[in-house]
Amino acid sequence: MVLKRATMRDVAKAAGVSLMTVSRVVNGEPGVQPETAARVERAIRRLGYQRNDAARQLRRKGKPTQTIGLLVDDIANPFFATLARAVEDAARVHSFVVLIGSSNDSLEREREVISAFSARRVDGVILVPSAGSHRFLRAQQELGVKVVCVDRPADHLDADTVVVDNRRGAYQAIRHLMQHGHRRIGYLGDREDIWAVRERFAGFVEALAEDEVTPDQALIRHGLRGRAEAADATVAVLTHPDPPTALFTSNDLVTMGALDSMHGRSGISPVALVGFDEFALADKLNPPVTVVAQDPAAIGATAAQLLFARINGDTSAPREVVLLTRLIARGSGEIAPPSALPR
Amino acid sequence: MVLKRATMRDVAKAAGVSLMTVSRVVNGEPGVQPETAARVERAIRRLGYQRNDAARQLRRKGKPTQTIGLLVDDIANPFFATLARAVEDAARVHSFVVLIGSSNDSLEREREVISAFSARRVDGVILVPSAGSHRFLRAQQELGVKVVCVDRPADHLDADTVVVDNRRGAYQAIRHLMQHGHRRIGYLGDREDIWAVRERFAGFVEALAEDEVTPDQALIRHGLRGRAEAADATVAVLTHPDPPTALFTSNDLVTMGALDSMHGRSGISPVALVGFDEFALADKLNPPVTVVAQDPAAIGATAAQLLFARINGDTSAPREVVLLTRLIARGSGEIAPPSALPR
DNA sequence: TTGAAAGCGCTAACAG
DNA sequence: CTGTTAGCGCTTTCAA
Repeated sequence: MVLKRATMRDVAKAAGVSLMTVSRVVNGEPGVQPETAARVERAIRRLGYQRNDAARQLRRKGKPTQTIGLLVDDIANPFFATLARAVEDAARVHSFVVLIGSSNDSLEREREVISAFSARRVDGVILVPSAGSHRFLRAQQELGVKVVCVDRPADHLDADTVVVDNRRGAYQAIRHLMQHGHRRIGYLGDREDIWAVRERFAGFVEALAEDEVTPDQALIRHGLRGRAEAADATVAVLTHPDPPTALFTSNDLVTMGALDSMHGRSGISPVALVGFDEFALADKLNPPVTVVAQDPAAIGATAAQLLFARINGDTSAPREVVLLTRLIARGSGEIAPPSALPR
Repeated sequence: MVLKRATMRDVAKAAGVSLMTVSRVVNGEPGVQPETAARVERAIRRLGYQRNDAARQLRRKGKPTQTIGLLVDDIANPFFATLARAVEDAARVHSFVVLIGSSNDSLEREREVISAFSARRVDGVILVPSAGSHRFLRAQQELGVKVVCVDRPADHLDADTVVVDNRRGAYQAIRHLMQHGHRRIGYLGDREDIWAVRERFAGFVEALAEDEVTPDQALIRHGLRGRAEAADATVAVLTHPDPPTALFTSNDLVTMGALDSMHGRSGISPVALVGFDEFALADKLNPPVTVVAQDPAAIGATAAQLLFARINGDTSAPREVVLLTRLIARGSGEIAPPSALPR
């Protein structure tokens, strides 16, 4: 059986006061006699009254709805899940709630979700922008919706952005491999239309170029979505007539796919490996996996900090915050090539 | 610069029609001359109009807000993240959005989040109930908010519930170890006030009892929160004068903690291990980890299905859906005890 | 310290 | 097919 929700009117009647008095009590405003307030409180409890924020919001124009949206690539991905948790924690501190959405890296889905968020009048959005123009978000910004991008900048949009030093991280990973004697290094990466992926590839190329190594196209695979594709690509690269002595994988999923293919599959001999992104149990594998780690919680917390500053009236120029990555040497990246001697 | 949001009034004026015509066009209702509709559409586009769902909701009483809440223990936990993704996907199909919250297994925090959800008039809530009475949710149910519990049932609440066969899963894990010759089996588990944890422990005891083995209290550790605590407890149990030949860990975090302690720490010799919960790369460890796997995506999808059925008017008696677990033998659970011969 | 009146943006119900 | 009226539950403003 569904009861009617009590309104302020109902509470007012029950407490024998006016609607306004109830409003004041509900919102903790001063200027209500303690005695009256107590009576109202009692009525509220008795009727199970709860403020209708939709109605409230309607009248208090310009005031925040205390709701933000978080739009990530895929909330099931531990990286984004950790980021989400950090955002949620920050939101709680400000008494905000968080609407969540996964875009699957599809601009169309992203627009749909943003639209659904906007219809609910979110005060701000933290998003992982998909590839493609985000000009459509300008309209939201002009309506006062604050936007913060994470993981990658949005094309055609002026907004606060939190990213990591992807290029430098990849560069360091490759230099690390080269210091251990590698020259033939394979690259396994996600879709090139993702900015962070491009940056990582650029770092890869840059590091090789520093020792005048030209990357061999046969050892480079772009556009890998998910573990299975990455595993297949790894096999293809490693069974090349002149195989690489080391691999660089451009994100956690690709790294895991590479591990899948090297693990137990006969005919594939393990090579040195450095992966971008930290993942659980990387230290427990055999060999333990050397990674370039980002800190998703720090990224989320930073993004939330920027967002709430904006919501609270910060109108300074958009900022780009670049967080550092950290190379964690664990073993897989320190394997020497079969012939470590210069020829 | 922040523009004023256009209202239906503004659109009506711009298109030279009445407000009602705009409303009809916005909501795709029939009975508007195509020509008129086109004029309105143009005005909408030109003014960047977007419906205010708060106002809409206010007027359309009894109709859904198309928002549901998802309250999990910790969204950063891959198990819940995967579950969340399944819920989100189902929500999208129904054109709903999802508010998210983490309770950290605290009833107080849970109440706060539920209250925040309720103020925003969610149509339903999927929650992982913390320990403690959930009688307070009755009020929400009476107001028409549909509630579905996942992972464990809520105390003092009649609601749809989706759980797995925790007891049977644990029972099978222990019988599996016993079939491989183990009699002294250690138990490492999370807080006992969590229903699923109690069930798993019950399965542990039951399996031992079947061969008249009385669990040794010295090998049992309850209340482990997180990896670090689990690792410490593992060390304590394994350094017992008469150590166990096998361990059962009652969830993924505890399993990882146990692995931490057995990995490389000198003085600790690895023993057989079966863990509850699947985790990434369990198959790549040395030895690969035998687990009792649940399917978080299936749990989330099932919960969402139940919830949307309720939202769409299903008023049948509350259901409890029990999903099956699956023992995945990978190696760590098939290690024989040092002396495999019966004495 | 309390209350009455107006109206936020929208839709239900009815009228033309 | 289109428009008018009333009012959802709340806060703002002003008056008592």
